[in-house]
Amino acid sequence: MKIKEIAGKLNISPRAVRFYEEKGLLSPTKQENNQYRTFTEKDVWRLQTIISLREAGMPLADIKKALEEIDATNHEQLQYYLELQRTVMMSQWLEIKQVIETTDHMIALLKSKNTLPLEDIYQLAEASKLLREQRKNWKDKWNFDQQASTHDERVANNTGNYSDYEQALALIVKWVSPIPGEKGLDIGAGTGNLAGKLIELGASMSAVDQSKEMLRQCQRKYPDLETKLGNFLAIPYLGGQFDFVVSSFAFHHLTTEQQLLALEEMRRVLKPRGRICLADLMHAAHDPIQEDIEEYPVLPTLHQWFEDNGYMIKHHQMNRFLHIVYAVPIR
DNA sequence: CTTCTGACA
DNA sequence: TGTCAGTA
Repeated sequence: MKIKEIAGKLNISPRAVRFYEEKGLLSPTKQENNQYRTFTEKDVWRLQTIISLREAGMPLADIKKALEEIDATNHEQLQYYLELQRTVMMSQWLEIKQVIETTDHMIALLKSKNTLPLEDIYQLAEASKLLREQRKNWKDKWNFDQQASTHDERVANNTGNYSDYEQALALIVKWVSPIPGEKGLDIGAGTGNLAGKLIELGASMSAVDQSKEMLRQCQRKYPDLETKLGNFLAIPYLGGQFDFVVSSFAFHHLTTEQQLLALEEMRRVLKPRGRICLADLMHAAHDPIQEDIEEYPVLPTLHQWFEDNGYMIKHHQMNRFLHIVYAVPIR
């Protein structure tokens, strides 16, 4: 078929089709005599996926890569691209949600006070701007992709930051004690050691990590584990799905503001009575000097958040920095 | 009338 | 990507 036909079929302009070809996403054959392009059924399918990915917001350059993976029947890579795209959309969704909430707040303010105090407007705008920037500034500072293959080895050494690692995981499992069939989420799952233990108890686990290499290891070790690319600030799930959220040795990578955002995110994906269990390096109390040396989360700050949001806390300190916090909704 | 390439918005 | 021009 010729360009007008295929363009009409897919509801795009012939110009767009030529443009995609120019960018190397498509390579229809041309007739010898007049240079007219000829499109096959495969080209239709290819164009369709280009359009779909594009509508999902993927840049043409990335679509090109994804298409190359498909050509090489490299499904694993393709899945990676799709999941990457998914996290992008999820972040966008969160931002939109944020704006909606801000607007709602303003509406509520307007209703109750009948005026919109200028300060409140400014404050709300600033807050939402801040949130947006924090999400945007997320990056993989720690090159976990490179570390993935050696991670377990390092953890097994049971020294430094990972001392008492196994004991900490065991305590999380004990406190969470999932009922078989319960849905759990492990954020910053790494190579899945914690999620794996919970699976063994019959929980249906999902693992989120920002490193696709880590997730690859997860999948290999625990085939039943569902893995998704994502991070604390943009958990790649719709809300209200999980009975519990756990995380070990990951939370301390966040700044204080991000930690509070992350807690909000956890609560978002939890069912109404969902519980949270964190094991991480923290400061037991506010201490400006210590906090300068080790930029770990500050326990009282987390406590405060949990209290403010109606959680009951169970807490255990394993060593100088390692703390386990278990939070259950009071009602 | 259709398509093509190239230029420009 | 849309649009316009000048062709084959």
